[in-house]
Amino acid sequence: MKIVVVDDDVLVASALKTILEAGEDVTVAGVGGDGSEALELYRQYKPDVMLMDIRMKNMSGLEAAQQILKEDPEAKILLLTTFSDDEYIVKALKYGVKGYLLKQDYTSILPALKAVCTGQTVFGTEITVRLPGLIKEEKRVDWKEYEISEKELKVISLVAEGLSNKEIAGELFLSEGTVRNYISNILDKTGLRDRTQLAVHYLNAAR
Amino acid sequence: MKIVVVDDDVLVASALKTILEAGEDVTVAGVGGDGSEALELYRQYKPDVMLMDIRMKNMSGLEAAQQILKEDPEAKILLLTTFSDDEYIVKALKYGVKGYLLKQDYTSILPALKAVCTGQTVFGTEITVRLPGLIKEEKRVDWKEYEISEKELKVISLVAEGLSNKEIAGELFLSEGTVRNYISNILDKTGLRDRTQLAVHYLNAAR
DNA sequence: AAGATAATGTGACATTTGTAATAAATGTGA
DNA sequence: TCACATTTATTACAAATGTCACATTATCTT
Repeated sequence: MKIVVVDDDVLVASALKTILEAGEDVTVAGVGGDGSEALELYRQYKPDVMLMDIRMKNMSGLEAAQQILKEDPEAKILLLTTFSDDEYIVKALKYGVKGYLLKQDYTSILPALKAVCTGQTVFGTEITVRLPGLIKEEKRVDWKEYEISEKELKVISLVAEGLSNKEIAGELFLSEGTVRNYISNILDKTGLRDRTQLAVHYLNAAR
Repeated sequence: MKIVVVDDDVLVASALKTILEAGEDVTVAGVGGDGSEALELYRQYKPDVMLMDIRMKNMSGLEAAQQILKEDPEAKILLLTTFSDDEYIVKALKYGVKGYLLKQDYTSILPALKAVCTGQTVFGTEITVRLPGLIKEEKRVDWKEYEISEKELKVISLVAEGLSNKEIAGELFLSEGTVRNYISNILDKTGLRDRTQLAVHYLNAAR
């Protein structure tokens, strides 16, 4: 497993290198000190995982991550931070970062790294606690008057996000035909005429 | 590391057991087949990590997780699923589940397990892709940004009332084809794909 | 296990919608 | 008037949508 470590603080960076290389099957291919170096190192080594501090002078780890992911959406980037800031977490998630850990517990970095390497996403304990607060509340509309099932409601909400039948099918693991049937039923029940009216109705009801 | 595995499907459950025990330092203390068993097994063994299918007859994995976490908020529960449903992910997160994986890639279960064991949270690839969509975000559509004429705006607002092309044509004394052209242009300018997306954007922007 | 019930899927079909190329009508300024 | 842009219309076409009747599959009940 080829790793590149990037940290502002030279001490931390080399400490990380040492810790990581203690793990079997781990090679630290490069060590950098700021965002732009990160970019270069990534291009040069194409590491399996990029371990990067988020707060760095010059170019921040977040920006560097954004850059790298733009060049290579498959890049696996694990961000390290000393404190957990919602703003950062959200951005990092949107960019497609594969993990977000607190620097505190060094022992948990290695397992996290391996999990990330298999394509999974890992969040540190403190980060996880914050996650639920960041989640959108599902818009609940009272369709009680009609008898709308949970699944139908789900379909409606996806229609109201502008998804096509095919996309909804993919999202819910149904066939496109089934989605059409669902919508047809819903329209029948609600007396609406097409998906656009459904979306409008749904969004207007959610106020 | 002491694990309890719970899966509806006996074959899968034993397969998991085998896979896990191949890992060093892993003991599968118990194997169960549904939610209520999960609860008992957890009480009995207090495993380091609980690996549980989400879709099971009788009591679902999600419910079981909720129960267990109510009794022991420190419980580390890793849910397995064959499909990823936003609804479930959100709920699982709120309950405090420590991970959410797809059954597909068995090889990645072990690393995930270890990461969870250190207190981190792990999401499978497919799940991660869905996460950003679940995050709260500010909606902003700036119609000024595109050069939308008065007439076009009128068309948009009618679309957002759920009118068909024919109806809009009648309303604005245009031919149906012209309305279609209008909408086609608008979609082109805005980068949207169809009238439903247009309606959704319009309504969301009006907040 | 058998039957009922619900959920999901299929295929055929008509309709609506979106795209594109092109043209007629309209207005506007030099 | 001419040239030019704008608005509106027409046509043909491809794609998505909605409806319906009917299989197929799961799930629950008994």
